[in-house]
Amino acid sequence: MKILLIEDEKKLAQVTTRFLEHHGYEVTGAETLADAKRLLSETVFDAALVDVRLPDGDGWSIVPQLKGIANPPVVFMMTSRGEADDRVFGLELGADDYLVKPVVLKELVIRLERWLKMRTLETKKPGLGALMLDERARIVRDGEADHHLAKMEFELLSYFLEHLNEALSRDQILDDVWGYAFGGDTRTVDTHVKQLRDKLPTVKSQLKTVHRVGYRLEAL
Amino acid sequence: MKILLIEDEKKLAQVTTRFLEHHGYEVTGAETLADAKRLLSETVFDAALVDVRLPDGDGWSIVPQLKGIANPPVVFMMTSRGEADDRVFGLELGADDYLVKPVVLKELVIRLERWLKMRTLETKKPGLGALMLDERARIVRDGEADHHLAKMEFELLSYFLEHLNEALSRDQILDDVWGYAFGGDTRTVDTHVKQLRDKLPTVKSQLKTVHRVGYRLEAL
DNA sequence: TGAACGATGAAGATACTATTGATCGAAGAT
DNA sequence: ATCTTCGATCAATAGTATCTTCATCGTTCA
Repeated sequence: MKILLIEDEKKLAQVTTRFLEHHGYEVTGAETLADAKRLLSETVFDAALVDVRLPDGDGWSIVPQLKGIANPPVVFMMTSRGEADDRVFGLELGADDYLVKPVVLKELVIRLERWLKMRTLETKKPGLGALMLDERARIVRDGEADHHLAKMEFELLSYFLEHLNEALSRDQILDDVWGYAFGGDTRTVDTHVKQLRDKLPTVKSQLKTVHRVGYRLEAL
Repeated sequence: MKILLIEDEKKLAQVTTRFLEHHGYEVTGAETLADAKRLLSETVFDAALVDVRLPDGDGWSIVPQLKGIANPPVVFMMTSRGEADDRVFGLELGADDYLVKPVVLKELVIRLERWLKMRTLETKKPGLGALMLDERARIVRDGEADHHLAKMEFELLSYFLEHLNEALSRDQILDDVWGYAFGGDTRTVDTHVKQLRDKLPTVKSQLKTVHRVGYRLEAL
């Protein structure tokens, strides 16, 4: 687990680093925002500990960048400003937790471990790799081949992908894809499902019917 | 989302309750540990907010019980004792987060929302040891192997898991699983029980017949 | 021991789904 | 304006999976 520690007080940074390393983490230190940004462009971190007060700016300002990464690290803010509004602000900005200095290292590690555990759980969300959707052109690429999908086919497939691994009832599908007002037959769904299965090999193999329930698109 | 608020200061409890309800939560209040324990045996909560100082004992003491539940709620400790050791102690005991009074309600809600989101991600698979049942996907895994269950089989098993360790009569099962309107034979339950036992080793060993009463699924 | 109860397996009834082709209407081409 | 093409929907039928019942045999309890 790689951790980015953004902290300019050398003494504190050193103690923290040593403690975390003792717990099996690999810690990289940055003393300024500029340092941190450089490191972020080079390395993928699992977590970032950010001091709010830094020589070249405000710790807040780096949070959006951290959380904008494809697989964002766990972000903890650390500050001596313990005021309520600061905490709310930090959390709303996207920080995962907010520790008031003096930071108790043991507490830091406990909280960190939990968030990292959560993160690995979340991160393992699989996708349907072979399928790529182009919303604008309504074109789907399955593996090598491009396929043209009609409007409803495309929206149906989109819907299944949004609800990967969920068993979806025909009624639910009609409501969400066709719209609440649609008064038609539930068989309509069947027919469109068949279209998708016929056009896309990946759908053929991964879209299962759940008897007496509906359909489920399974991740690979 | 159901929240159990264990707090004896009436004024504080009231304000907190109102705030949470305004955010769409269903809040049940308890003023003592005894109250809380009674409520826990009746209802399944998604989260518990526990004050440490309570009239009839220490808030810590209820945490193991909370976390011992099959599908444990998110547990937040709240206390005016903000000392470092207390926080570490609370977290190590199993509390998910630890708020120091005065609690900022907005912060509470932000943190709560995150933990509840995490919980629902994790919770997809309630289970009995080797038995994992994913309600959303309608998939059952026993040990290594995935098993295909028909609709009624799945719902029956689901029902047994919700009523772990309870002896359930055939009539009760028919009413709750098949529905009030079902007019068929009680032996139908027998047959479905057999199916489950045949398909799932864990069920075979844990689903006991209670002579002259019905069936009971026993926890491992 | 016998009367009540539960387990089991097979088969019929039922409910659900896949598949095909027809119809209708909209968008675009001529 | 008319024709052509394509997509959406529906209806009919064939094909499956599931549910339920029933008859029989084994087991438990009084």
